[in-house]
Amino acid sequence: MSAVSLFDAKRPRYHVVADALSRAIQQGTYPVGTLLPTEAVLCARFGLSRQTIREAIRLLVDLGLASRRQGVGTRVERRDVSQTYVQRLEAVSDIWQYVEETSRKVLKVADIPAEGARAPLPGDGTRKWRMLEGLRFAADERRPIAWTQVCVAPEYAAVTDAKDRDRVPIFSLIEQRFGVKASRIRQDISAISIRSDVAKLLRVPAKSVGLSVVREYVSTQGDVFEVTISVHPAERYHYSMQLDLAYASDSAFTADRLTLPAGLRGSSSKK
Amino acid sequence: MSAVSLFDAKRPRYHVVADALSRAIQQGTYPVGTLLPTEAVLCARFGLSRQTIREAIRLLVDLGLASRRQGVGTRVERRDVSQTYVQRLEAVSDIWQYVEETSRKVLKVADIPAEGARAPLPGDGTRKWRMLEGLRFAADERRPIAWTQVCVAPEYAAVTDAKDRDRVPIFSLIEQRFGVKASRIRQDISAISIRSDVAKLLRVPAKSVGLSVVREYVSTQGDVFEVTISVHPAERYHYSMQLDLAYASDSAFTADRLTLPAGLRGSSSKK
DNA sequence: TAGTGGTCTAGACCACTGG
DNA sequence: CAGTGGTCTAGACCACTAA
Repeated sequence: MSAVSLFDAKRPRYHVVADALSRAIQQGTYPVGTLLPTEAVLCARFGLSRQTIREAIRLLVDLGLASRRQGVGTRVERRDVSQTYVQRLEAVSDIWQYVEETSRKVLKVADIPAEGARAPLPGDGTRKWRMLEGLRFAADERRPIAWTQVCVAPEYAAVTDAKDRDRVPIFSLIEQRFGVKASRIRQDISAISIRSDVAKLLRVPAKSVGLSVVREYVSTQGDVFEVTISVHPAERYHYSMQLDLAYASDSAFTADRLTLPAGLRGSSSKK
Repeated sequence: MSAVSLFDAKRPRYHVVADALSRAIQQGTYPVGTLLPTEAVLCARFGLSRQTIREAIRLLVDLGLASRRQGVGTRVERRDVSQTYVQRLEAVSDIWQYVEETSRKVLKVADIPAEGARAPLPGDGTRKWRMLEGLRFAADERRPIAWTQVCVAPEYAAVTDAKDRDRVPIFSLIEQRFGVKASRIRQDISAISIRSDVAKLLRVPAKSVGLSVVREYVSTQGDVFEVTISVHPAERYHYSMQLDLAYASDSAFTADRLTLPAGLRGSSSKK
């Protein structure tokens, strides 16, 4: 009877439909695991064309609330939209940019047992990791911005002989050469007092304040195949990141399809 | 002509179109920053209806290759599909958990001009931000894990009078009360030497090493409405995070070009 | 104002799933 | 087999942007 009055002029109709459906899901009208009414039914119920209904359902799918299966129907997947902040790190742009804007100088190469490193490495004493120790310089600066230690699992130690070892991130060399991809990167940041030998290389007073970043690269199989430690003088490095709200919740389906602000910058900032 | 032979029976036509367009972008036919041909032109060129063309462009947009703007056109955003590492922070679980497992004690409340704070605040001297200074304790520890300063934009200063001010993150109070949501959180982490007055409160020696975390909460409108500073004693706090490799959205489409593992996204259903 | 993308309709046929 | 979602057409009008 009042099918017309459901829609105001402002909001697209598929927004209104998606809104109604997601609210119904939220209220338990359509429990998780059940099927939503078919597109045909929804067309009739809302008095809209099929494409409009499909567009509404597409929103739900994009939000993770539902999934579609041809021949079956539209299944309710979750009851709530989880608000999630995401930090995006674009492999090609950000990581590489960092590497390209800086230069690395390797000072020492060694094979060390798992216990001998600065950061805990997986494996027992019989497993020797290839370790590269060195400094990283900003493009235009004389003083190093970081002291680094890179540890590579024995299976992939060979990549450290590559010509472009200093220009390309090690983990991407491993991917090229062995097809092992980092499906996860764990990162731990802490403040430290810089040890005297490292301080000397960084040209800062011993025991001065530094930022330590430890990264573990985890393969698709779940193995840690590379661990890196960086120590930055406090005044030469900030770690900054940006977290974007991934999903807007119920009534605001104006979710940012168009705003793709390129994610974070792991930037070095000079004083 | 060959318009017909372009499409085989198997693949949807919009896949074929998206493929052709993304290849053209990749090859530099449409450089980044320029506009793709209009939908009408593409309809004519491929001999397809507008919706089919739009569906193809939607794939490009979902992949981050292009963006659409009403009244302007479809802009090329990048040349390659990039693999992206994402850090997910679930608002409900992670942030709240942190707050629930710790307790806050406010020591000082004041209204300060933008210049008076520890971190740069938006606005001029006439804009006074509500500032709360205090300590945060782990549930079972006597010694504080952080000294914190929370600055709230004048419009929302009232939330700092709330009863549950110490149990709930301020930014979520602002959302509840004013409907202003943090659509973005900028975070800057650095190592510092702890100032003596703060050190005293944290019960560490003056000038000892600390980790400073500055967060800016940005509203949907792009305004910074809350800024927080935390100073942690180095030995009592690490910042750790996990970045997961994310795959581009439509696996059916990307699989053709990029040989990604199939069937990553969507339902977990089986045959 | 002209031209863009955004929304919407009312049809159609196909591919897939389940009984 | 009947019914589902997937693809596709040929129109239409609207909202926005730039000249």
